[in-house]
Amino acid sequence: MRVIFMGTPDFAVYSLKALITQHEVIAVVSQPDKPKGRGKKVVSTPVKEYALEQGIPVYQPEKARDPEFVALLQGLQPDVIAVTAFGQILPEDILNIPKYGCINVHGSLLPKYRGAAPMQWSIIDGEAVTGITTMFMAKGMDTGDMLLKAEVPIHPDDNFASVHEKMAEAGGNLLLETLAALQAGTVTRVPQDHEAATYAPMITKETGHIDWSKSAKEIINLMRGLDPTPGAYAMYEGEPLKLFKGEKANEEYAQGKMGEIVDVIKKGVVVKCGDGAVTITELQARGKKRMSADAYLRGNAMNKGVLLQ
RNA sequence: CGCGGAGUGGAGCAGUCCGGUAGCUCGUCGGGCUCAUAACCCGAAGGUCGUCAGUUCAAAUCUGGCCUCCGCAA
Repeated sequence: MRVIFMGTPDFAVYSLKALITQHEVIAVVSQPDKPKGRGKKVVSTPVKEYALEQGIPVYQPEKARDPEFVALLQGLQPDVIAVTAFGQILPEDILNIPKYGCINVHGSLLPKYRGAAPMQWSIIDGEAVTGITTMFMAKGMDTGDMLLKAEVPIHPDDNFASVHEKMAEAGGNLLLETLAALQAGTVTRVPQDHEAATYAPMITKETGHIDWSKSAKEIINLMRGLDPTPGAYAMYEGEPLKLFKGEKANEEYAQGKMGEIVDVIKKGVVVKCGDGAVTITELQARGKKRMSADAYLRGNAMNKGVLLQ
């Protein structure tokens, strides 16, 4: 099929890679280049990079609803527009262009976790299974009729990075299946149960701020869901300290305030929380590299009684 | 020119301001003690101090350039 692909981050590259194996990708649309990182260098989006490598024309409209851009897409006469993590709301004008419609690859089993950060929140909530849903795009946020789903398990030792990778790949595969089924006319559109919808809002810095009154499990899940970016953190002596991995402490540590370092052992730093304590085993201090707590403690002292906030 | 931190034996750090042949905690290897051990004791190996150039009798330490890594902010 003649496909226009819209996507921006790494996650979307997998979809594009899959597409070009079986379809004619006539254009790629990605977010505009923006100054990023240290030194404010202007960086292309991963999708743009890859598309250019493949010799596919790339468009980067500031606003997708710009009439000129809409007209441009119309002129390309796509059979379908595939959208994976594009980052902009598409106007109805665009949704109506392709013969087969606009297909979105979403990182959750809809109607759960609609929104910007479904994978992170699935992990943070301690879900054992997540998945990809393909759907026809509709006006609302992730509210369109569903086509296919693929489940992806979340293992206890998964973090955002590992889930992200599994999901990105699953997303590419499911997109291909969806397009094939669409072309063959073998799919039925399934409306979402809007009553059952839940939302996965954008992750902010504050999302990662650990609330030590929560249970060890909840705190560990937060660390997993935000590993490696942006990372869960707590303030330690006025400085942010990112915490990436931990495990529930064996002992109860009945005494101590929430967030207090109740013990420093070889394995890591034991912090009192809502139900016992969490042993932090991997962390990163400001300006330092990420490392095991064991290594960090070798050259940096952390004392009992200090409060993490 | 966005702000800032850092590159020192395998790991994490000190030493740099006040130049003078490298130290701590741990790991590794060998030996000892022990019922045993991630514990303890004794010993050993292992470093062009990111890189290039400069100043100097002498540079990890001072000066300049370059490379790499990281935090913040976007």
